[in-house]
Amino acid sequence: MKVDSRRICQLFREMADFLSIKGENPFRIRAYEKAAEAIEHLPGDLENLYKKGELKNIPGIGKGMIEKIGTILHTGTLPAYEELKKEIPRGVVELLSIPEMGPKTVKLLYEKVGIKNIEDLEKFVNSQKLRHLPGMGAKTEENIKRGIELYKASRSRILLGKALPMVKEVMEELKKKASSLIERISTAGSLRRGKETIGDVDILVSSRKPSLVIDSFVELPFVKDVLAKGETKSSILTHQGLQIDLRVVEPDSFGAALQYFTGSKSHNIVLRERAIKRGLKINEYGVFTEKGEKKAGETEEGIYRYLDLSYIPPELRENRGEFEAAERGKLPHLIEEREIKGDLHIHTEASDGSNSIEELIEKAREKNYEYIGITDHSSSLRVGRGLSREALLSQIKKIERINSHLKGFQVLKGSEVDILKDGTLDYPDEILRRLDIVIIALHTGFKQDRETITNRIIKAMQNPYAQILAHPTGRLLGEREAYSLNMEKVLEVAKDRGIWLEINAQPQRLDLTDVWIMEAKKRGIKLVINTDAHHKEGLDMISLGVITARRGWLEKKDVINTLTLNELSKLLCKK
DNA sequence: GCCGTTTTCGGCCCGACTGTTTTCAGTCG
Repeated sequence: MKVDSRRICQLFREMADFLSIKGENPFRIRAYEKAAEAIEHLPGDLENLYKKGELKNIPGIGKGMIEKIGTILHTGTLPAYEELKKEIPRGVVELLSIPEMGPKTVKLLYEKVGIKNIEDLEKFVNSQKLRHLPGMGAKTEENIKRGIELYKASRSRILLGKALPMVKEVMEELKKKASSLIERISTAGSLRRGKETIGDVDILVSSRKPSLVIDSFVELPFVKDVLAKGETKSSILTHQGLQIDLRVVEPDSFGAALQYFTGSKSHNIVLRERAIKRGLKINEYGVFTEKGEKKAGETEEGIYRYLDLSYIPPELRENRGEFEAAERGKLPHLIEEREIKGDLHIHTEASDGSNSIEELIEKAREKNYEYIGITDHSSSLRVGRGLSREALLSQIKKIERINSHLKGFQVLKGSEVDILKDGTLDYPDEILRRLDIVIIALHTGFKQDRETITNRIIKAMQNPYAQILAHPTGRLLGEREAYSLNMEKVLEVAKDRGIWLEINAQPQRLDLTDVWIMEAKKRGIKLVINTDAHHKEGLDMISLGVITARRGWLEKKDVINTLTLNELSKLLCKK
């Protein structure tokens, strides 16, 4: 039986939830969570690794977990899991997702009152009976009530591309209002690590008068609700429903706090364990010896240095090998946005875009690019107003005309060619031959089974003119799952055929994803960061693509569109 | 349940905030 690794991951997470409600040993619970995390970030096929006996090399997966994975692979489930599922109703587990509701409260309410789901909880809270339970009170009741509302309002995470501009504005406002109090300010948390979606936003400030900064913060105009407010810490809700946590520390602890609140959780745990092995303690105020002597804290660099590590950029802090690399001074020199020389996937008004080629050139030149690739949709993609063969040929002529007037900049003739249901391409070879850039992409038939889709893409990649595979997994964050695909096979063919894989910078795509980017790099496959822009402002989304590339450990040399026009032209001639 | 130059047992990251307590438990990040 074929069991998706995502299913195993989910099953382990549910086990952790069940056990926490039962009041089990917290470390055993953590072990399930850790295993789930490890499986989630596993590049490659779990079943393969299992069969080859290589799972034991994965940290967090021990003898017990391997046995359980085996059982799930064979039977589709675990006996212990099935038992717990019968014992604890699904709705009870869901209660854990509500802010303020932890395992202890859920257990209490389920066992003493029989609350089985959110509806039960809502009724119970509204009838003001919760406050009479042991350890509870009117305040707790109010907080849980608000937790339920929060949960309902924010079931989905916000896209990085949406959060970034909002946070920028918030930070500007705060700086304006409390300029005399603030020494340094930075984002932290998953936003700073560049995760594709964000739960809530963390902002860190250093100040000699923390409580005054907090006072200013909660009075800013975008604040709808103050969820918590202390001397050094506050949480608020904006009118758009974004939760922002502000933390204020003394200046000599800014680096330690920034490190601490940037996470990730698993990165920090490893860092802390490393400190303990050296007889040190590390918290959000600094690195301390056993005698309480402070050794570092003002800068993040100082923290890592004191633990004999080179500075680990936030995008790498996911406990995916960054410690081993930092120890040996082998961290990648991550790609930066200013190294991008062009954008090879752009739509114009000829298909479903909204700007002319000339307008796009202007915008690209503002960004100091040397080239852009014009890649409208191909004929069969009706929803994308794909170009007929004639329309594409006339666009080619138009671009040649434009290029003849350009100096130090070139427009590359391209197309985003649909991969048809049978794996052939949407234009014949004699047309593809005339293009500089041939992007191949899937826009239909997402529901085909794994083997069909994989073979279809692989067949398209065999076309001698195919150059770039666009948005390889097809996911749309919050809208559509990635299609079922054997990515390992796709990587093999990409390596073999010299196909470049796209990192699509659209906020809801960010596809390839970080884990597969790492894997592609490991196999020596080149990548290209494209915006897939449909209007000229869309070219600015390149920054999201670069962040994603950094999360995948990419350096300048791994990314095709860091090449100069000259270098790229030479490469295209060879193809 | 995982893990190990203090290895087969006994640890397992750390602190702020809140509310209900009268010294602390629960939640969160």
